Amino acid sequence: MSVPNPSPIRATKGVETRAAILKAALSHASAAGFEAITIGSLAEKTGLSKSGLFAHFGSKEELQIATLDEAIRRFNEVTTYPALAEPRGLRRLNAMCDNWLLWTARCDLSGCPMMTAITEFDDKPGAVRDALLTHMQRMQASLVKSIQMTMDTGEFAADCDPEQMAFEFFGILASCYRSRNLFRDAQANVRARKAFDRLFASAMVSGPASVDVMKPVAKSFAAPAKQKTVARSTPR
Amino acid sequence: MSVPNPSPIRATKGVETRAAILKAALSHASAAGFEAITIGSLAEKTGLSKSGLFAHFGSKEELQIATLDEAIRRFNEVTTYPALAEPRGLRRLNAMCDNWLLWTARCDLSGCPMMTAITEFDDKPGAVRDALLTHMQRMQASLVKSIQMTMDTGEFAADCDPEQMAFEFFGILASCYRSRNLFRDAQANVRARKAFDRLFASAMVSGPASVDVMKPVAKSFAAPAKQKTVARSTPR
DNA sequence: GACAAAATAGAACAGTCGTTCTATTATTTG
DNA sequence: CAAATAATAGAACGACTGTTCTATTTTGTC
Repeated sequence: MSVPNPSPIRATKGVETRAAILKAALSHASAAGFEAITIGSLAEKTGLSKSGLFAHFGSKEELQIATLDEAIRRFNEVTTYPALAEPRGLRRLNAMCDNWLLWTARCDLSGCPMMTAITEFDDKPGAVRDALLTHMQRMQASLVKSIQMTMDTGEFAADCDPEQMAFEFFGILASCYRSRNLFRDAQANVRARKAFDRLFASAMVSGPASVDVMKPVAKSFAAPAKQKTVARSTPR
Repeated sequence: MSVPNPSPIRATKGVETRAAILKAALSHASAAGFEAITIGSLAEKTGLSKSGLFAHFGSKEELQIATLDEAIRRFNEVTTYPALAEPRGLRRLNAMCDNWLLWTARCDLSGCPMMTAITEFDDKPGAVRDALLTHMQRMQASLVKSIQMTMDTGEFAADCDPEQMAFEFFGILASCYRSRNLFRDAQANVRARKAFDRLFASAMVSGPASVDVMKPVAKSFAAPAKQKTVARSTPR
């Protein structure tokens, strides 16, 4: 959108339309699910013919997997990679939280496609489930690693259970999506941020008034009154 | 199954087959989702004709709502109502946790139909979403009430935020389902129980060694080694 | 600009979808 | 037992599904 790509280096047409298809597919999947992706409606939305669109993927299953891959790619683009710019430890972990809470809005998605995919395919054997499982295991491992790094910096106690923390981390996000999308609760992100803070506080070296140490961390979602989704200016 | 219903009081046939349909529909919905409920396959599974089955509901949407209602009914049957037998406060709250973690197994469901419904309909306006929203708001309110009762008994601190706790409560369950169904993690329930304990511990009147107070609570999911889904004998 | 390759369109396919008819059986009620 | 009612079956519907063909057009390369 902001980057014009006129002609100097032009990716062999097919790649472009494929990207356009995947963008529409992801948008649709995030709202209605991956099973709701239909070749007919997607062809109409992109201005292609059914067979023309179909030829790009060879099967609906491949299209679903490609859409899932695209979701992960965009997720990393706006969530994981920016967080890596922060120093290891609690600051990076908090960046992950904040980015994660904003990622669907930043990508113009109405729901989290990964969450949707999980409930759609967790009990449906096949190539899509396999791809999803791989992605989610990788994501989980990356999260566990970030938590371990926070233990290494001494910000989290040495007897922490990173797997358990990752378990609860994911739960907070899942609950946030429910509050947001089903309950239409504008404070969902604030609730989630509070939960993250509580989770992290309990992981810190135990001592008197250890909770207060966390206070300055929750900066992005501090205002419960006014409704703001993306407060920060777009980073470059 | 265990209750033979031969003939003395026989509910007008239609009610019986309707129940059989809903049982099959719920089983299918819990595994593949509510949109995957198809009248043709459901007719085949119940031995009815398509039109014969259809006549019971009048539309697919009505069938989906009826299935959702049935899910809530069974959930309350095995989760909410048994918990009400426990005295108000932390004991009842813990019973809710334990029952909730076991309810799909007790009802022979492969996933939690409510979770599925949430991701399927949270962004799809219509009668199903309306019904779902009502059910979930009711469920949320009931949970908040249980938490407030635990504050009333003095087991939780007076400055607790019941809504926030309910938020995190739901997240723990969502994460549990993911670990169970996607990751096939046999320890999912143990993880969830630990998370509940941590959540409740942090809500207790703060003081030294307040965490140890919780220890005896987690009784049902204490053994991480051996895999057991339903350890208790069936209550009558 | 010619040629090869890639991208797209159009038509047709066998299936399935939810739904609406009209009959025909079961069941309950009098 | 008879009459009334409820429950079910069967066929057909238009619309849509994913997929496979065979053209035709567009694109990149020499």
